[in-house]
Amino acid sequence: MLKEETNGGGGKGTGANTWARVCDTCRAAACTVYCRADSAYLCTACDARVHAANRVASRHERVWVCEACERAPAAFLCKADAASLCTACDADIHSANPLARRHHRVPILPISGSSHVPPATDPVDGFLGQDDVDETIDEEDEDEAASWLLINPVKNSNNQSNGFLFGGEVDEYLDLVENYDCPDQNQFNDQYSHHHHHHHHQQAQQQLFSVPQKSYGGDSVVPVQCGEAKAQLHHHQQQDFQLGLEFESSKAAYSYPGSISHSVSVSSMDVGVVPESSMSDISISHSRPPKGTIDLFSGPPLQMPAQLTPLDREARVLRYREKKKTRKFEKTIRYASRKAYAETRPRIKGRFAKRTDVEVEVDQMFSTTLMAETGYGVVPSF
DNA sequence: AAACAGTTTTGCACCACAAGACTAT
DNA sequence: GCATAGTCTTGTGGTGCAAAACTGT
Repeated sequence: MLKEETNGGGGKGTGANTWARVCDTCRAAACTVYCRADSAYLCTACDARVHAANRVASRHERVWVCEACERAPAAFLCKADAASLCTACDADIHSANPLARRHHRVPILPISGSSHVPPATDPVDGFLGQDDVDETIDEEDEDEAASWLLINPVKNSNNQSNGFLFGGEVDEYLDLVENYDCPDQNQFNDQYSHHHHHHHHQQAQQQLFSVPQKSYGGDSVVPVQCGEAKAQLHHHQQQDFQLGLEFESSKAAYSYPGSISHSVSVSSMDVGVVPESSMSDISISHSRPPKGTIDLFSGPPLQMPAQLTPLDREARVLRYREKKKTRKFEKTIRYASRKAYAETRPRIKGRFAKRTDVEVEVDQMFSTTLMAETGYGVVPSF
């Protein structure tokens, strides 16, 4: 499936692959294997040389580098595609459609000894070289990830400290935007996340794909984790979850790049909303930040090691990329009552207009009638 | 290939006011 | 510390407009 579907673009694979991770040893050739013992990515030549140096080295377990992103150790071998894929790419590629989901994949086995047989698919001329398997992993992505995360990516080799000028904030950034959707939905988010339409005929289409699956009732917009994924949440991730939510609810909906402040125009019943009373429940152990601030970086600064191992860097890049892929751009309604009120308010050319005395009187009459009928005051709860 | 005009897309400010947050007493 | 009153701040959506992007000549 990969080869067929990735034909035609001609972007990455043609010519030199400038975005693949380079060999940690020679810094020239694209890496092809990852040595766990050395925590190093090596090209074929260096791998052969390094691991033929002595008996101990020759027993190092190595795995192929993911043929999709060429930046992470492969974790699965897809028999249908004859491709070695890292966890992220495997999830991405094989969640694309039902057919892909049926591909038989097996955990990848280490490369034995020094016998060096190239992967079944040539990374350059193979499926990656033909088009974007993963549209979100492009050169820009790599540059961005590298500029944030890599201590000395090749492109920035002159400025080795560049990657970690911001210390712990890097990691905070990585965790700011968390996705809580089922992986199967990602394909749709990916497809439409960068189209910020705010015209009605487009909204309908967008809603088809990007409105979160609602397994919740009432107003809550807080997306519910897929059961399995939720169960696998570690404590650290749960902290990220809280951070992300606070960030989104307090800021991101409006200032986030690509925010579609106009793209969702559906009734309160159609769009999820955060119940006002629940906002304080999101971060249980998080004291309220001072007015007008975002309490993201308060508290003790996170410790960031001055030097990260290649594995750590890889993990961070992967986390960053995963989160970037799964960012959500739907507008989050924090106050359903305000939304409902806004929808009923009179407008002049789209702008809110002052209500006339007559309208106010009608409203008062309505509420008075309602009180008389029900026998008690009605607190609007939309 | 460059320049230009016309068309389409995108991003954002604007508005009023209820509700919540905050401050003073 | 608690209660109350007053003030300030926030969030909400449809429209119009300007700028950017795109298309055709």
